[in-house]
Amino acid sequence: MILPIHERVRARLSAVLQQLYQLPPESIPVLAIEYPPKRELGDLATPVAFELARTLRKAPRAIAQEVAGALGTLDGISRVEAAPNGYLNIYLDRVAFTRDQLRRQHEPTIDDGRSTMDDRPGKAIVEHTAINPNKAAHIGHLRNAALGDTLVRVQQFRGVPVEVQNYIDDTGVQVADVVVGFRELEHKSFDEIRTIADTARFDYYCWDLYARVTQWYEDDKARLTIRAGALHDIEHGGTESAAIAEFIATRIVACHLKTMARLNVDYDLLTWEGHILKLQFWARAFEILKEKGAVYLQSDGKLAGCWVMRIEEDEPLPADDEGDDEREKVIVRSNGTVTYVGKDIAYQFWKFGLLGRDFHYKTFGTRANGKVLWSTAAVPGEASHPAFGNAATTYNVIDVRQSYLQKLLKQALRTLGHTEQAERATHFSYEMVALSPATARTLGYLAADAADDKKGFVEVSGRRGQGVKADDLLDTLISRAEAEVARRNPEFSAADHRRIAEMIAVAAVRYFMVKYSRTKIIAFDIDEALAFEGESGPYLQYAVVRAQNIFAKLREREGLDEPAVAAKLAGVPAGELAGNAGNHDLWALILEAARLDEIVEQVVRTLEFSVLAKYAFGLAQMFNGFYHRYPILNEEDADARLWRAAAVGYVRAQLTRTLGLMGIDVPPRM
RNA sequence: GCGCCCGUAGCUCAGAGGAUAGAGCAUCGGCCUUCUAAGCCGAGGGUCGCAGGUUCAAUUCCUGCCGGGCGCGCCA
Repeated sequence: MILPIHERVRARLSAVLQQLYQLPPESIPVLAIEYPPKRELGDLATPVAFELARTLRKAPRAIAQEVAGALGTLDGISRVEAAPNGYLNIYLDRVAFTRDQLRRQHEPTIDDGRSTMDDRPGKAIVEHTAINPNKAAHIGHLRNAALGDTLVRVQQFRGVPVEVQNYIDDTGVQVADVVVGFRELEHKSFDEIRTIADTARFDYYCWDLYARVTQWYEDDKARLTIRAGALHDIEHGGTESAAIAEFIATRIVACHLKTMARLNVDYDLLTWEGHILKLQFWARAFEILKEKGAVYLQSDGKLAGCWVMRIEEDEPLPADDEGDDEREKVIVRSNGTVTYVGKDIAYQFWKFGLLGRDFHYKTFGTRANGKVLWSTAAVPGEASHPAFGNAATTYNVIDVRQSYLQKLLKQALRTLGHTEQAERATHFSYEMVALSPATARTLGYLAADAADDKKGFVEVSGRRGQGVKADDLLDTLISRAEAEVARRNPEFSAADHRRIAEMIAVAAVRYFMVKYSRTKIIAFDIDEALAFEGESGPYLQYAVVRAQNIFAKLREREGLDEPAVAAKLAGVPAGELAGNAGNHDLWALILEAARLDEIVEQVVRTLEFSVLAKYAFGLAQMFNGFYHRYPILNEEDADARLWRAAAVGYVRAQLTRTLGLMGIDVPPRM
């Protein structure tokens, strides 16, 4: 934890600046706290003297010197120096800081694990995954789930109560298409479909069938009327098509949940679109929208007969513009059916508790942590269930192509006067996952002799069945890792090889999905994903495993565990930590490991998880470098040995925690 | 046409006002009788797309341009 020190430094600096230069509090600039490039220069630094140079009409260096002189003593700070260039460099009390961190390490923390079903005020609802329940999950879905689940964990780390929802579009065209496939292409009865679901990989089966249906429509566009019929049946219920659709969606969702569970991703609640319709959520939302005039019936033009919402432009065009191109979004079609946006508006209102209605709830299954996975229901289910909805903030994790619609969602909230909620409704957007040309070629989606175009990637298409299935990717990664684990640890059982390989595979996938900025298109390359070297999840795990090994040996040889090492430090001279050995490597490692809380704040502020990934990688790199340069178990100087061991224990704990935020577990050995 | 995003080393990407622009991969060269070599050390490799502007300070902010992507449906 480094943030408390940042705050202490800021508070004192602010007070000193006000007093020294007679500055009113509001004219104190934002006090940026940075880290000098080398520890010799200090541990924290602030460029505040540069900012004040102009207003005070003084050289930065002179200001820095005056401030340094006036700062006085501050708990945890050993000294403050004005650098020749004007920086104010701050040196921490290394021994006190390290002792403090080690002590906290063995205290219970706020919430490192996952505590869901949390009714404290300020609840955040995170909606993620939301895969159409008509085919297997693919790598694009993995990015969504990895980001969404990381958001959940990071918020929980900060003590924010979180409710995780997975939205199931069970009444959309995609499910309808698979129903059409079973009926029209395969002429299967409901019983035969059940048999397939029980005996085959149902999500894989539907993956192929869905692609075939797409082709079948393309061969004869007239067949689209069959789709329309199926969709109508599904929306209204009561027909066999509707029953089949429900069956398909339910079984495919079960497949998705199983896939996600492999990746340490789970949910509190499944929200079904069908229930939003059946429970008249949309009807209620529609009433509200009409009352406030947010939607209106278009009487002429090409949208005649539709209920539409006016689309706000960011900057209204000048009035002299040819005004008739004002843009409208259809919410209710002229045939009376509601569009996706309409249903989403109703759902969003419910999330904030603005609808005045609630779902019924039933249990869907049991989660990996033993807790209940809840599902919405159209008819009364379990009498007692947790309180869902009523969020203070919402995060909708959906790729950037949905930005336009997510904007409309916020606009609807604003139009109805819920400006606060509009403000707290976040579209967590990210770019898509595509395939690298090489991988697309390997999979046969790109002709072998086709030139890579300028794009540098090939879009995946569930519709055409082109993509890498999540379970296939995991299976490949696991077998690759399994062979490596077995080679290195022949004395382990096959079951252990397997279990460790699974952890490594998850680390590889999840790290890969968060290490890029969310605004970057990922061109997924199978060879790159299979590499366990360099900036990868397994590299991070390996660093922690090394640290674990040191403690395993320490326990074995001397009966010392981490708390015991920390306890033994009392009164032991900290010469190496102080830099007496001519370097600051030990201290640099501890300081870096302490920054997790600061990084998490930055991550939440920017919703940029690549920062968390880079932090973890940088810390692991620093640890590996230290590990190579300095013996720990074999160090002859007893004092240095103890301090190094304590540092290793601290880094191990912090890195484990950091990986946990990304849903990555660390194997005991690898 | 309008809106959003991207352009930094051969490739993939960090850096988002501050100290000498970094990492992984690839290439080349070292390091396993001492805590696991999924590792470490070193070398080469950069007009930060281009042009202006703001600033004590710009790869970072603003404007324009060039190149690429995505979105703008009575699909979801």
